[in-house]
Amino acid sequence: MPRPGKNSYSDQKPPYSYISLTAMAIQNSTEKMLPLSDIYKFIMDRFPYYRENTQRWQNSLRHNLSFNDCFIKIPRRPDQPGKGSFWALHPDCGDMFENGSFLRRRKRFKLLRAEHMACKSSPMMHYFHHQGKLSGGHHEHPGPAAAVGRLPHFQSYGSINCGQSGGFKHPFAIENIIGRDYKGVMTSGLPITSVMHHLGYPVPAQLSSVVNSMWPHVGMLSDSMSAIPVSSEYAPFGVSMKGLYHHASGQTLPAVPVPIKPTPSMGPMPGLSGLPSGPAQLCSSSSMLEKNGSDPLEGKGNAIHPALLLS
DNA sequence: AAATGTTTACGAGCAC
DNA sequence: GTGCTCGTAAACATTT
Repeated sequence: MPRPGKNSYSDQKPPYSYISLTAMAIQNSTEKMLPLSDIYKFIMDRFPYYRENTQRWQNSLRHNLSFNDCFIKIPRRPDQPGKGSFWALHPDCGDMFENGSFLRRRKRFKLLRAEHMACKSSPMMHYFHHQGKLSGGHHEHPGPAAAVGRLPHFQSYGSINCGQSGGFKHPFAIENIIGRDYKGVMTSGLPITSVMHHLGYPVPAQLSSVVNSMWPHVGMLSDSMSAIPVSSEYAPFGVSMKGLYHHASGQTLPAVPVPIKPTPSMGPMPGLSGLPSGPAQLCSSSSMLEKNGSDPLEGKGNAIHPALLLS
């Protein structure tokens, strides 16, 4: 095994899936969203392995972006011309990686049909639906009431799903990998303000009134774009050595991959904190047309897929 | 034309 | 064995 810090690492394929790599890139960005080209760039910058065979892996990566519901496509602002859209992480994909490890997903993130419908019909409310879930959706009393108290803080999955401050943070959890100061993310409230700002869309009066009536504290759709400092201290696999030892509980963790084993006692991953939340089009790319995937009965909308007719 | 995005298909590997 | 994730290839559509 090559030792961390040695160049011999760089020629080898990183132990991360394309989904992981993409998530890293997005999380590492200030605005929690990146155009495709920047995702490529991030990966190539940090993982020399991917400086070759670009056609191959970039095709795979694009496939992953489109195919996986955990990635959402955000249109460019009118004043930001360029090719392609921005890509962000879906707010609900926080527990996608087991124990926060980016080595392998244990759960495939997939939107429910209802969420697709909601996304289609009312993206903004869909967004708030997710914000509500962020604040209490995974607990016993979800919904606006639960959301009111916490929404202003835009708490992340790290503090919600896990439910334990100082919960386990896997060495390959995203905050460790990208070396983020997650305290900043926890309280910075990136999602809505960031993306709204990015899009440059004025907050519709309708939305304002809805927000103000339902969640008075959220009326602050301001320009609080948080520029979060990002550590540049990357180990060969992009693992921040600093981040590896940044542990809320004060524990230190080894800078080595840890075998992933199901640990029911552990909460969902704390990894994807500070998740982005799309405003105008908070839909995964696949939301418009449901995907095939491994469940052909799911998400074909009202259309009857030929495959279903044959089966 | 090139980049970007979508979809389908197949096989490998892993966990249960 | 089954079902899942993942990687890859490829065809095709859309956008710049």
